[in-house]
Amino acid sequence: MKATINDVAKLSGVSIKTVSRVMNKEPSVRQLTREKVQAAVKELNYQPNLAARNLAGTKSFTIAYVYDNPNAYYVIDMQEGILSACRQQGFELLINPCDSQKENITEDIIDTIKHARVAGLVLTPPFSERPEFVKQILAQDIKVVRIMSGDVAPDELSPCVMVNDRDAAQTITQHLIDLGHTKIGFIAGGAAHMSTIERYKGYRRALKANNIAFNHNLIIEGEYSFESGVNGAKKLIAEKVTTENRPTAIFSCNDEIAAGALFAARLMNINIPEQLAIAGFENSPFSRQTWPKLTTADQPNKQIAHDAASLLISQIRKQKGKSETSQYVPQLMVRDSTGRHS
Amino acid sequence: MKATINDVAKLSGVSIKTVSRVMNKEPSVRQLTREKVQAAVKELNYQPNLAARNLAGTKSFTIAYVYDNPNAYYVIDMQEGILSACRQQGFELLINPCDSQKENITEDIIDTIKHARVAGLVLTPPFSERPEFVKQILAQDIKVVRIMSGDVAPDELSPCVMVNDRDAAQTITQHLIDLGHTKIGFIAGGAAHMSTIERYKGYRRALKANNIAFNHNLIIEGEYSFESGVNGAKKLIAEKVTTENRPTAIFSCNDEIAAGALFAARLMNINIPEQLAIAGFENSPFSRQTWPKLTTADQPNKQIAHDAASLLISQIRKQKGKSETSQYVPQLMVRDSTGRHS
DNA sequence: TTAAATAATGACAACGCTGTCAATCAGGCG
DNA sequence: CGCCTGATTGACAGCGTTGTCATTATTTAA
Repeated sequence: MKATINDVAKLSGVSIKTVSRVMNKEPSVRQLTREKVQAAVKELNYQPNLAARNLAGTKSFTIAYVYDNPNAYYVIDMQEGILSACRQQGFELLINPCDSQKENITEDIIDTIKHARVAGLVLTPPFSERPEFVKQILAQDIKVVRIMSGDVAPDELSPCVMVNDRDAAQTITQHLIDLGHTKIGFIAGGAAHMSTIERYKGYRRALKANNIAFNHNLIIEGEYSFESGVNGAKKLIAEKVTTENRPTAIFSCNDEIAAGALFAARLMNINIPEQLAIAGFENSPFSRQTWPKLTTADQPNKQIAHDAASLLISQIRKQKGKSETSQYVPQLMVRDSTGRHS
Repeated sequence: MKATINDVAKLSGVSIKTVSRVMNKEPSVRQLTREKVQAAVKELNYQPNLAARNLAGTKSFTIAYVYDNPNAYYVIDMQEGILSACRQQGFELLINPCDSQKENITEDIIDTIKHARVAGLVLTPPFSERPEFVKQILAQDIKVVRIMSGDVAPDELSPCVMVNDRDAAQTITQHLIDLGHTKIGFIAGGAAHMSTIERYKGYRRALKANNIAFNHNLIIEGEYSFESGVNGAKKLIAEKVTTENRPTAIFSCNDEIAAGALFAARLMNINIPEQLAIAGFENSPFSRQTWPKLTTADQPNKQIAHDAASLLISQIRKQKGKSETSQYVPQLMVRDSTGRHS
């Protein structure tokens, strides 16, 4: 029924050890032998038994995805991207949702991954943005790949997959400027998030590139939530700024905030996009489910995750061939929530 | 460092086989012995090696979650619920996202779970609603637990965790009736989904219970999408019905449809809830991120999933003690999108 | 051409657990 | 008190791989 390494060995006329060598892409196997074995593997549709591998070997074929993120669409995409890389490479995936705020969370995680003999971790924010955490993981001789916001890796701790929020934010802001807006509000996400900082930098850059004076009254500190968008937009429109300085556009740090801003505008009888343009960030499903639909920036999370996991696995396999860091720039998606400023 | 069964055996002064018996809750171990072993297990913080278990034993300690669902929040909740049950019981979880429409999907899935030596499957719609599929899985001697819509299991194939959408839909409709509405539109989800059928039944029941005549012009066939909600609401308001018969309330089969209906109402300058009450179903996060926020029905997906997985595991362990089927009724959550009909 | 060096291969013992079956123990009965 | 019965327990052989190290080809250098 299910072929074992023994069957392959017999069929190809070599020892099981040699088959093992071929399966693990070890050197020191003659090309001819390798081909014979591969043919047998194919014929028998042989796949190594993971349990046996884990038991016998010192190597591990498991990686983990440790996350704490309220955005289910993000998590699912990440997970599926990682999963596809794992399947491709014959790895197993351990899913580890957890509470990043919990006391001793680092120890808990180390416990879990030690017990499951995990060889590496894919980390997304907030974990990827905690150098101390990463160091502690690395100290356990566990490989790490981080997905984070920025253009270049902030340090040499691990390979990174960078998401260039700054450039994307600059592009969005430029889009608003191109539409004629000059008074552009900015509602930030949590200040602790790199993504917020990067998006803010992109916003500032776009202003500068267009010689638009920066006005700190147009900046609202917030967090990544609908509620925060509601409050931020209210402040921006009603409180903080005089009527003549009132923004004609708002760049929200993500779609959820933008949806909140939309909500607030509705409450105040402000028409979108005629009286106020609103842009989000993330291209989450509900950016298409607001009225009007949100202009936003799209990032290919599944592919990012697939990349990160592949990178991690090649680290584990010590195939240093692959380039160590890649970068993605989210793409502007123009929809109905932004419009020309009259 | 990591304790093995041998360490436990030595410490408690019994053979490793006896330790194994205790770990597997087998009978034929004297109470005193059992306690000695358990003490040693605790002291050494011993956890059996899963790889070795899988290799040596005929039993499997892996279950799988096979899904195809565009609703990430649903999937994440399910997954986390299943995961928590697995951790509790020392099981591993294999995540298997897939395309339920693909040709030969059943064979693909069987391949996957055979190779991973999966002992059981947690199934959600659409898979849980395909008796033929379930039969083919069961024919492989793989246990199944289904999560599905309804009040009682539709057959004896497997234990089920039922979600009583009918009663919940009746409650929502009753809520609308209590607010004074009598012309209540219904926008269906995909007709192939049990949940749609059940929610429709609940709607009809509520009408009947209140002696409100059923008007088929108020029923729109649709699917579970924002787009469908937009179109459905448009039809309901503008096309299908004369002005005097125009609905004053709409029950949408889920929140996404309701959000679409909200959107359409905006387009047509209809005020919510003054001129039109709209209710959704699911309590998805964006039901709190529309304007106004949606009245909906909430179901504890994480707990449902935890239950289902526990049930599955006890099936696998042949602990027939547990009750075979449980039922959950989603709870009405009143928010701003429904209001009194003047 | 031959010895030495190197590459390729194989034999065999783990890995940590469970299944089988034999051995031991406790208690009941004649 | 000895024997029988069933409940407990243990010895031992795998499970399907990989690591180690010995063995056998093959190549290189002299």
